[in-house]
Amino acid sequence: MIEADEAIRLGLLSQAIGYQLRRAQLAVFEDFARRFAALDLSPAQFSALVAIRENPARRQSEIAAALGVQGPNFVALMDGLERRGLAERLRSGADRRANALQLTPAGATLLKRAEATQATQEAAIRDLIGETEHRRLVETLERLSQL
Amino acid sequence: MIEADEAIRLGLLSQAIGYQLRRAQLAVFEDFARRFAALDLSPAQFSALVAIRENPARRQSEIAAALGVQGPNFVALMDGLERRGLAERLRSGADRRANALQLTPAGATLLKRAEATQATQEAAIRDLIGETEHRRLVETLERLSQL
DNA sequence: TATTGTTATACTCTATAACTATA
DNA sequence: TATAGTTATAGAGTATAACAATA
Repeated sequence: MIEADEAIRLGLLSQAIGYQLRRAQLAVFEDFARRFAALDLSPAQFSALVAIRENPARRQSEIAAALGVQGPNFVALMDGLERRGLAERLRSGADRRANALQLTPAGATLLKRAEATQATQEAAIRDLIGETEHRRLVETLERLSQL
Repeated sequence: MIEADEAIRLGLLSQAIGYQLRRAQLAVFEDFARRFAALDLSPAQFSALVAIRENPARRQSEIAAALGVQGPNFVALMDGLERRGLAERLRSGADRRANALQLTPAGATLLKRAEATQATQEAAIRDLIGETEHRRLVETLERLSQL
């Protein structure tokens, strides 16, 4: 079979935000995985490290909710970060049911490297779509999240 | 505890395309699920129905690849559509290993209803971000998929 | 030999119910 | 009685290896 196959047509899918959003997110996450392979960090772990550093001593449930992660799933995520010595749970003094989260020095160091890696992805995206469109895209995606 | 808690800060995540893309995709897919609950169609099933109708008698593997679905996973998807009588696999005459996919009349009818539902989501998105930005967003997401 | 579709399987993500320890 | 975190578990979604039928 040496037929030159015609391209598959996607019809209205090509104009559908939901479909294009899924494809783009897949591509960006695959690119993320390639760049973060050496650091061995998933997107969820990276975002958790950032949120913990930006919000020192806040309750675990608050961080999880802000990231859109269910409580029980965030427990497993924190277990992994703690096992690797990147973050820790301190029993809160004010409310002894609660965990106050913080980065370890090792976690803070790794996060700095991770942010440098993330910046290279952001730069690659800026190269692809342009500075202006990058800013506009962030704004538009934030508004879409309110749907 | 009646303290007015400060908002969690996301730091650089708020400007990160990968993060915002994930949050937006989640929101749009949840909205999709609400709208499509009555039709009992997942985004993957909807996109498969569209692709099958737009590309009659094409091989299963071509459709799957175009949608970014692995072969074995598309088998399960087609099993579901076939069990519900929405699409069928015909053994291809030219190559008897291959399946030529097509919608059943019931599948074509359901797809029309599904497209009307999808159009309401697209309209809701246009209301949220505007007509111009909608067009621009589709273009930008397509380019991001090439990353 | 190579390819199409399939089976079996495993791994990740995500979601929910029920438990514990504190409040 | 209610809340924070946890455990156990189940369901999607996605990935790979190996196989049967056909080329």
